[in-house]
Amino acid sequence: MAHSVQNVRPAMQAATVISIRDLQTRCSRCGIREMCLPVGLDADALRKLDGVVTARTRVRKGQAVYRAGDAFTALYAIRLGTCKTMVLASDGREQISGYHLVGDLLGLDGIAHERHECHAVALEDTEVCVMPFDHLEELARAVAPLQHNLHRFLSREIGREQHLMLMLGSMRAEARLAAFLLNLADRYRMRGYASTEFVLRMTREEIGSYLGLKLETVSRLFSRFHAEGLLQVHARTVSKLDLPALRTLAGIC
Amino acid sequence: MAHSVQNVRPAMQAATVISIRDLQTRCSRCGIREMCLPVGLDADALRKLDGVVTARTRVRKGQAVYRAGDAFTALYAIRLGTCKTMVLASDGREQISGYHLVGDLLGLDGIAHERHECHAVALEDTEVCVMPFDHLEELARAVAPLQHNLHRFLSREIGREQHLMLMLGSMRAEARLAAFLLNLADRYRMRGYASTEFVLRMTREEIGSYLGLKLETVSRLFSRFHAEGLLQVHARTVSKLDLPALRTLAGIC
DNA sequence: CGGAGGTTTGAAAAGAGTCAAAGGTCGTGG
DNA sequence: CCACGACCTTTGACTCTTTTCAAACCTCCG
Repeated sequence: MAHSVQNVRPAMQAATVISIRDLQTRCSRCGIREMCLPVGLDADALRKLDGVVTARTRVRKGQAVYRAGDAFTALYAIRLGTCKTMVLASDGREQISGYHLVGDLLGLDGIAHERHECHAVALEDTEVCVMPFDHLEELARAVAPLQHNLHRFLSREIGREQHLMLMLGSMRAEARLAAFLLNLADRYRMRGYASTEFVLRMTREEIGSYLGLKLETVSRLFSRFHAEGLLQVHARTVSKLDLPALRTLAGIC
Repeated sequence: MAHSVQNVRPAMQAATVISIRDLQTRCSRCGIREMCLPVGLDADALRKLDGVVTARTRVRKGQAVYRAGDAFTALYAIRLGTCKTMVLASDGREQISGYHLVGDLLGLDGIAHERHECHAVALEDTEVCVMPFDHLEELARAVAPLQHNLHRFLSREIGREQHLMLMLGSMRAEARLAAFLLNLADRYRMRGYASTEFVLRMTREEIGSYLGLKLETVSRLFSRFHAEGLLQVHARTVSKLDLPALRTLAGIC
C-alpha cells in the first residue's frame, strides 16, 4: 500500500529568507481560501495562519494522505483534487464515508484519540496543505474567528454525516443515488463548476460502498436513470442531469 | 409539541451572593465531570468553567431540549437521563441519529449554521447543563485543556457517526441489532452500570429508526435472539446478554 | 494492441418490508 | 385498587427490493 504523506518541515531554513516553499504554503495568497478554513479571516489572521501551514504536499492518485492507525498530528486541507475517506470495521470490511473536494478538511475524526480512524486516499492527483494540529489550536486560542471557523468545520462534518446516515437508514437505492448526484452537483456548483455535467472520480464499487449498495445495483440504477432520461452516462462521465427530476426521486420537496 | 428549554440567565443576580442556582450548576462539584466536558481539567480551569454553565435544566420525558431550526446558542451536557436526537429529511421522514447517555454533549451539529439541525428529546426525565457557546469559545481560548476537550468531543461525535454509517451501510439486520446492544452494554459499563442487563429507553420503532430497520424487523430479531439464548427480553428490559456471542454476530473479531 | 480492471446485464435467491390482526403493558382516572 | 384505553409489541403471510452468482463486454493505460 502507498505510504502516508509526511508532514516534515525542511530541517534548516533561514528565518529571513522567503523560500519557494513559504510562498507555496500561504493561505493569504491561496485562490481557494474562501472555501477553506481561512474563510472570512482578515489580513492579519491570514498572515498568522500562513505560519501554521507547514507544507503543501502532492498526493498521487491512489496514494494515502494518511491511513487508519497513523498518529494524528495534523489536519489536511484539499487545495486541488479529490479524496475519499474509508472507515474500517474490525472484521476487515471497509466503507467509503466521504468524498471530499477542494477546500474540504481531512483528519477531523483523528483528534479524539490522537490517531486517524480512517484512510484518506487521493482519487486523482491531489494537493493538500498540512496544518499541524497543536499549532492550529494555539493559533485558534489567539484568533477567535479562526477558532470559530474550526468549530464550524467540525460541526459541518457532523451535519454531513448525519445527512449521510439519513440516506443510508431510510432511503431506497434509487433515492440514494439521486441524492448522491444532487449533492455532487451542488458542491461542484458552489465551487464554480458545471452542476449538470461532471466526471465521477469513483468506481461503481466505490459509489456503492458510499451508498451502502452493491456495485451491480449502482450500475443498474445508472442504466435505468439513463433510460428514463434523467441523465446521460458514459463510463464515469455523467451529463445532462435533470436536477428537478432527481430531486423528486430523492424525496427532496 | 413540547417547547424547547430556554437558557436564560435570571435577569439580576448580586455578584457576591452564591445563589442556589450557582451551587447547582458547578462542574467543580459535579459527580460526573470525569465523563463530561470538564474531564481532566484542573481546579482552576474547573472554577472558570463553573461560570459558563448558566443553568441546569430539568427536561421531562418526551420534552425537547431543542428542536431542529431553533437558533443555536448553547451546548447541553446530559447530567442525568437519556436523550435521543432525530434528524429530519425535507420530506418529513425522520430518523434517530443518536442515543445519548449521561455525560454526552448535545447540540454539536448546530455550530456550523447557528441553527440546530436535529431535535433532541428526553427519553426519560433528564437534567441538562446549559453552556452558552460564545462564552464557552471565549473560555476555550483562555484554557487550552478545555479547548482540547471541546475538540475531542466534536471529533468523537464524528467518529461515532462514522461507526454508525458503517453499520447502516454494510451490516445485516441481525448484526446491526447485535452491535447496537454491544454499544449500549459498553457505554453502560463505562458509566459503572451492569453491561449485561439494562432497560431500553426506546420503543422498537425508535430502535428500528436508529438502525435503519422497521419495527417489526427489530421485534422479530429480539424474539430470535431470545430463542437462540443470546439474551432474555421482556418488554424493554433486556438481560443475560451473551456478549461474546453478540460480538460474533456483529462481526467484531 | 493486450490485458487488467471496471461495467453491464440476466436469472435466481435472500433479506427486509408491508399489511394485518391479536395480545401486552402501563399510566390515568374513576 | 381496578378498569379502561392508548400505545407498544409480537407474529404470520405475502411482496418487493436488493443481493448474489455468473458471464460477457468495455475502456483505458502502459
